[in-house]
Amino acid sequence: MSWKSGGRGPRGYHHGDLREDLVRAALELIKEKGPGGFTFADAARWAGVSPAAPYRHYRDRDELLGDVAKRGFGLFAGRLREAWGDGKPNTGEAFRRLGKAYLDFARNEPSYYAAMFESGVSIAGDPELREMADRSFQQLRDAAEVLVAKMPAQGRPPALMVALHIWSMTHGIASLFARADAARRPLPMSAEDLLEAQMLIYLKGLGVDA
Amino acid sequence: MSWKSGGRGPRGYHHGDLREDLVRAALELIKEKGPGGFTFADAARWAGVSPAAPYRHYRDRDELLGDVAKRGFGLFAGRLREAWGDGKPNTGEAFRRLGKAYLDFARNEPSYYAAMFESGVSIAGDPELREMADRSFQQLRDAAEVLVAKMPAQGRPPALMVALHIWSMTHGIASLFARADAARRPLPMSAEDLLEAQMLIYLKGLGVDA
DNA sequence: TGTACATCAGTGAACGCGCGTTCACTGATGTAC
DNA sequence: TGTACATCAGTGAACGCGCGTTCACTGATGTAC
Repeated sequence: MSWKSGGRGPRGYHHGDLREDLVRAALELIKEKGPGGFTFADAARWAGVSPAAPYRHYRDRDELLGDVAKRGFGLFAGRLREAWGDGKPNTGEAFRRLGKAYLDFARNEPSYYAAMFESGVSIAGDPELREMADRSFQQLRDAAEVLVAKMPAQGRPPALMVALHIWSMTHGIASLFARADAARRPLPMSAEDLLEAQMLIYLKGLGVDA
Repeated sequence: MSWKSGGRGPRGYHHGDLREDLVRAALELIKEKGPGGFTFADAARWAGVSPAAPYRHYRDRDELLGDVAKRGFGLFAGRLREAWGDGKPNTGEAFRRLGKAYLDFARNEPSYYAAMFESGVSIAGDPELREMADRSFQQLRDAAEVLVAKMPAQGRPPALMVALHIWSMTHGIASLFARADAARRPLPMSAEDLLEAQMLIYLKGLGVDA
């Protein structure tokens, strides 16, 4: 119930920052009813604007959703980079932070997460979106590179594969157990503990001790 | 474009098996436009029946979707059980089949998969649905139990945790790389190979050789 | 075997509603001179 | 500093459409006797 986020007083004919507010509206509405659970008109209403206004900024609902996903990937990449912290003070610790950041993102930014991974937006269809998504993955890839470099030279696994493994185990736990909506499965431990144990076993299997 | 699946000739006043046909309709429509991408009326139209007819079988669209998810979990549990094959001829081989069955299901039954994991149906809300979902997981749990029993008695990990690890890594790969729709991420190898490598590393980390 | 009746599973017409989208418009803002 | 004009970002009314849902109905099937 906000047609002026923050209540900056009655607005005039122009909204000022409708594009941003439509994104906020989408995030709020996704949180309430899932991606796909709101309409273009809903977003306009949420922003306190006529149903024709959003057309000045987005071609249609999908474009709005795509923008949300794009921003989500940007935010996500930043969070991962920050968590990785250049691999300091040691690789194991940095990996723990990286995993935690992934789970935190799924939990605390469910709307972005849904737009990014569960809204049906086609990453392949939008080059800009794809680039933002790749940037997130690049963060995992960098971490894997550092990890692999620490291993004895003989029998090093490809860093790309390791990155994909880390991604999929983290994504699996996030999607099943760290989501914020009704589809979350019950779990007899914290998602963080489950992930950390899995990561340790995996790293042990690789032959590195974290 | 089928109002009589299989073309069994013109039907009379009664449809015969509308409930089944509505499920078929839902599967078809989910495949085309995603869960959430079709309406109750669409399903009726697909089944060649008046828009009021579905109400004889389902309270609303959500109940139909829930039924699809329920059937999906039943089918899924069967596929996993079959793949596991009582752990024969050896645990490693059976695990490989189990993983492959999971990925195959995601790929070949995208509609069921979407209804089960990405439609927003609340498993907690429907006891029957929950029981079917639990049955699928039980299959993974049984497999983990066998695996753990093969390990030396000292320092055995909890079978439940191992089952959850297997589930999340498989689910992560399935959701990211083995899906059949536009949200699939590109992968420079087969999802099966990626999973098998990960499984081997994980098992090595546990201290069992498959 | 026939008949009466109950039940089931459909029909089709109707309704109110909200959505997506277009349109000519208009108020506010920026810019040239 | 003032004025004329172009551009931008909104309005609000309108439209056709399809959805969800209800309703009295009716054809088909099953069952009691």
